[in-house]
Amino acid sequence: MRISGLAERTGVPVATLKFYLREGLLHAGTATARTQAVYDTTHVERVRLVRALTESAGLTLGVVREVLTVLDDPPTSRHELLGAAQHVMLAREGARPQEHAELSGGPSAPAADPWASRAAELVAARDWCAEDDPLVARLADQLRAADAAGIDLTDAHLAALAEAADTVAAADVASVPAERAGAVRQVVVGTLLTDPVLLTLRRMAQQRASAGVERTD
Amino acid sequence: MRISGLAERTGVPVATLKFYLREGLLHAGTATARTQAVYDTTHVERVRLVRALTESAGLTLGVVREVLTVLDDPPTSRHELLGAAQHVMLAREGARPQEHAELSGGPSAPAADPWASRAAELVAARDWCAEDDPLVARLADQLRAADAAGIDLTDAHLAALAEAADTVAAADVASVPAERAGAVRQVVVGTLLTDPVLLTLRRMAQQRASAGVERTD
DNA sequence: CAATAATGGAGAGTGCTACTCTCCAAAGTC
DNA sequence: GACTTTGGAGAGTAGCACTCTCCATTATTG
Repeated sequence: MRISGLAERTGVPVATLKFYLREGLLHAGTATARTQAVYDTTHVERVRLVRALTESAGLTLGVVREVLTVLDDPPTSRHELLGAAQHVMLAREGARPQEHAELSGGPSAPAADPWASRAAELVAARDWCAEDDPLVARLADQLRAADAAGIDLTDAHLAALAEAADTVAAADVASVPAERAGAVRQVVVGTLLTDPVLLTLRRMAQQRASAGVERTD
Repeated sequence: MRISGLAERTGVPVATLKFYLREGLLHAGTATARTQAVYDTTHVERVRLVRALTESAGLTLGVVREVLTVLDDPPTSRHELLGAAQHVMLAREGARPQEHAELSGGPSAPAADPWASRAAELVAARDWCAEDDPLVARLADQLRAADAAGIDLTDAHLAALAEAADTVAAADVASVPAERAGAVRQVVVGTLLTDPVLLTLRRMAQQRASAGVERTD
């Protein structure tokens, strides 16, 4: 198959495929001449993977490149695998917004960061990841953002989110195949692509739940 | 407070605040002269809301504007409220990728869309939203993307995601305050800002879950 | 075997988003 | 009364994801 065939099979314009080749998102085909190369099913799969990660999971091409690197050269230890998966997670939607100076000038200056400690407590209660894991800092940022927006997240509400996360994670882990390469793919790609699914299901469930609670205003 | 005070209190540059004013993301201050206006706490709150929605929830300014419109002019019926919330959800991460012609040319042309029916089945089983709800189409797109990327999502895995969604939705609905304006804010903004929290918790829970399953390769 | 089409490769240009910068005259501050 | 700040508007910038244009080969077709 030549590049036009790859374009046909994937629905991606030739110009875009050339761009992916240049950007290293797609491995080169087997050259048959100076200006000719053939592509196979591995190319079709890779293009479809790139499109799924950008269109469905909303990743930037830079992050997609990192994901592909991990898939092509799977980490040896389980720990490294999860680390890689989470590194990608952290890269989602831009890096952390470098601490903007919360100039104290208000009536009360917070002694210690209350969101950081709340995040740490939650993690400790569930015996989840390490206290110094970057995910904890991220969670603290997200809680701080919610508070800044005037949303107060009750302990019960947060606990429900944690409970749901446990349910999902158990199923995630159960779905991981035995062989290493497949495992990496399943964890990294599977998680990234089911993130939006989870959010969509949440919206659907909200409709049902709110219909059951006909409030009397 | 003048614009520089607003900038100080929110940590957002004056230039950006002026931009928000021009774009209609921030209501004008009360003018005290031709080239002077004062801002109050409602402005501080609004700026913090805009930043939370863009930085934490990852919304574009266009979508943020829609959210603000809903908050400023709350829909009267509960149904409209959820509709508005979901409209925003659908606008997340760009509109649906207009159906790219999946040129049939392969050996087998699929009779009916298997992902659409799977999505419909799931919704029907849980008695969630209507079958023709745009969310169902979105879910189908997401399932299709996962499949195209070589991820096969088992019924058990999908069921776990649905179960988690139910858990979260129940807590979401329970957290809604009685008065209308607060309810809209809680549902729309609260959901948008806890979406990333849920995904972060999922990653944390995955670490814990995988640590418990030391597999023998 | 000559006319036409497709290919790989690389540079430049496009459209969109979210700012960021520069000006300006009027208003406030020291 | 010099200096700074403000509101307002236009223009410029940076990053992202393409998309377009060229061009010297190859490949295909009549």
